[in-house]
Amino acid sequence: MSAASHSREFAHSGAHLERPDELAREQYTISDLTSEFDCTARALRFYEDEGLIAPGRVGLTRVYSKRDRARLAWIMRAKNVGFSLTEIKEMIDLYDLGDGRVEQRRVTIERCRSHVAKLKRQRDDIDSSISELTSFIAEIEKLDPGD
Amino acid sequence: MSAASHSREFAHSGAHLERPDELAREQYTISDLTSEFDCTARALRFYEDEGLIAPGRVGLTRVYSKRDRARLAWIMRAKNVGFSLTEIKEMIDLYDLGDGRVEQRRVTIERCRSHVAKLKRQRDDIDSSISELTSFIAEIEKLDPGD
DNA sequence: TCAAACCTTGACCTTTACGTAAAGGGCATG
DNA sequence: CATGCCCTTTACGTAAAGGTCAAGGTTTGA
Repeated sequence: MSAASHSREFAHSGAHLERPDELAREQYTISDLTSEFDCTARALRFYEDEGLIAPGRVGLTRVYSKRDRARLAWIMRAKNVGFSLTEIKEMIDLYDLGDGRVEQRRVTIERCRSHVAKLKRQRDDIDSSISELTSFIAEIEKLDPGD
Repeated sequence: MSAASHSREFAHSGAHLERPDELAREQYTISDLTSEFDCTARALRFYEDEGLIAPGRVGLTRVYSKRDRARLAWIMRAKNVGFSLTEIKEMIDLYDLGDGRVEQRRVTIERCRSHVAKLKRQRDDIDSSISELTSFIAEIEKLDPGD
C-alpha cells in the first residue's frame, strides 16, 4: 500500500466492480450504462468532458452512482426531445442549484416556458406536415387505384 | 446580340428586378426571399448548390419565380419539422416526379408513410417532453410560492 | 504465462448546415 | 464619377455530437 488508490473493497482499479448483490446495485460501470441506455462509452465520456456528468473514479475507472444513472436518464430523455447538450447542461446546472436563489429559479422557469412554447410550435408544424403528407399520399393513391 | 444573356426587359443583370406591379409579384430577388423567410442569402445559395431549388438567372443574378417561392416555403416547413436537407431533397424529387411510373409511385407512398410514422413518433416525444417540462415547472413553482 | 475482456486517455475524422471573408460586377444617386 | 447597396463566386471555418483508431494499463481464466 504505497501511493496507489484504494477505497475499502475497491483496492483494484480494473474494470470489474464488486457487486455485493445483483439486485441492489449502487454502482455501475460504464458498460453497464452503455447497455442500459443503448449508447457508446465514447458518448458517456464525451458527456463527462462536457460537464454533464461527473462519475466517481476508482483509480482511472469510472464508477457511476445511482444519482449519476438518474442524471443520465434525464440527459437521454432531453436529448430525445431535441435539446442540445449545451441546453441540457444549462438545465442540469439549474436543476443542480437546489439552493434558494429566487432569481435563478425565475430564469429557469422562464426558459422552460419558452422551451415549451418552442416545442408546441414544432408540434404544430409536425401536425400540419402530417396532414400535408397524408393528403399527398391520398393524391398519389387516387391516381393509382391498383394496389 | 452576341452570346450574352438577355430576356426582354431584363437586359441588365443587376440586383433590381423590374416589378410591373407591387401587388402582383411574379419574380423575387434573393433578398425578397431572405426577408420573407427570415433566412440568409447564403442559405438559399446553399440550397441551390444542394439541388433543392433552381431559380432562374438574369445574368448572374438569381430570379425566383412563384413556384420557387412555394417550393422554398415547403423546404422551410420541412426543415422546421426536423427533416435534413437530404431528406427534403428526396421528398422534393419525389414530388417532382409527377410521371406515371407505378412502381415509383409505390416507393413514394412507402417513403411518405414512413415519414409520417417518424413524424408521429417525433410528435409523441414532443408531447411527453411538454408534459415533463410542464410538471418540472410546476415543481419549481411549488418551491417558490412568491411570484 | 498468455490471451481475452474490460478499462483508460489522446487525437484526428465525419456530417450537417451554413458563417464568413475575399474579391469583384452593376446599377443608381448625390 | 465616387459611393452605396445589392448581387455574384470561391473557398476556408465552425459547431455539434460523437466515431474511430492508436496505444496502453488491469484483472481473470485456461
